[in-house]
Amino acid sequence: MAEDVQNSALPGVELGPLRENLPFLTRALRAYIRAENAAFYAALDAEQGEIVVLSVIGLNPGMSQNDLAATLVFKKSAITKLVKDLEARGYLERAKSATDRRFNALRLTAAGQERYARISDLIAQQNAAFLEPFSEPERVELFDYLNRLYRHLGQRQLQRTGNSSVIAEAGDD
Amino acid sequence: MAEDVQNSALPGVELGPLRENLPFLTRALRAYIRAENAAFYAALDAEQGEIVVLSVIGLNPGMSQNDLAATLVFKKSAITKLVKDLEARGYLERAKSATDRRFNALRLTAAGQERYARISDLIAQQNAAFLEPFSEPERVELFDYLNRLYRHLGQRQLQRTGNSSVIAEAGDD
DNA sequence: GTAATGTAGTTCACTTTATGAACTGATTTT
DNA sequence: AAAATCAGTTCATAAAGTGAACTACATTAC
Repeated sequence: MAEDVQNSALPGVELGPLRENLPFLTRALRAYIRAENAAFYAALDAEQGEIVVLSVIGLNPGMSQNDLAATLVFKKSAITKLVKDLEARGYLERAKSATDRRFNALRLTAAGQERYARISDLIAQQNAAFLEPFSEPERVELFDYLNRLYRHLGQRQLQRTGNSSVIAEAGDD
Repeated sequence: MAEDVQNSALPGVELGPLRENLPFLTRALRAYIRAENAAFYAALDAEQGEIVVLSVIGLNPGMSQNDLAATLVFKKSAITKLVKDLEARGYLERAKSATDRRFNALRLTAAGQERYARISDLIAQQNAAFLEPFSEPERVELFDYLNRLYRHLGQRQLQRTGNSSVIAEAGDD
């Protein structure tokens, strides 16, 4: 065998301004994490995105697909696929709301809750491995920062995407 | 007009454990950033990844494509494309090293340096916009954390990917 | 010194991930 | 009741990246 991979974050290589470049860092982290997740997802027989959907719906029963899309930063067309698949596998239900029959109120089934419970232990382990070099207070701070970024970039998208004074509008798909 | 986008980081939605979930957060941030970059790249007539390549080569003249790939967390096959394109456009040169004619020593041309200089101002502006909610010491800390993650995940990849005691080996492509 | 093995880079078909645009059906507005 | 809006679906397509097989060169072992 023996293909080739070099060290990453290669010792001798100078990153310079990239050390403080968000597009670079998020991309690099994403690439690493995706690689780790591949095995993880395969072992669980989980679709990409499934875990996060189960998690958000579990916490926010009755929410719409559009809200789910906005929360996860997916387009609604991507959510359709994910949600349909999870419904087909019996992990969630889409009930047309009686009061507004346009939208699907999403809820986990019992099987969905079980699945999520089972999976979430594994996720916690994985996350712990990712965070190994960080002390507990550092983790808190790190996630505080990341969540602030998430909210800030969400705000920016809203503005870019055409937001008429209030919330929720224009230019999704 | 008027399609639909909901607020992201939707006020009423509970994220729960996802607040501390790295796969989720990196993906979400990445999605936002990609969306912002699309306009940015189009305006510059830049390929995805081009900026980061110019930057790393500028700082590390003479480096190999494989080292570049490892640094940027790309596969070498992806680097081939990027580098070829930049060469064709006159921004960098690939000189076969005289001592080891297998590898391409990468260097920016004068045009490449100019281009990078011009672009890097814009990048700085964009980055400043991303980081608006953070104070200077917070930014320092944020990037410290992200760089530690980058290095840690790089180490993990090395181990997963089969690293025989030293550095650089096995299973890239 | 030559066979075997390893390394750097290339090529290309393919997968994964995601998107835009046009559509259906339900609802609200006027 | 027509017009506009909203939730969700569909599908063709694009973007991004990968794996595997290949070429060329270099190193090691015999």
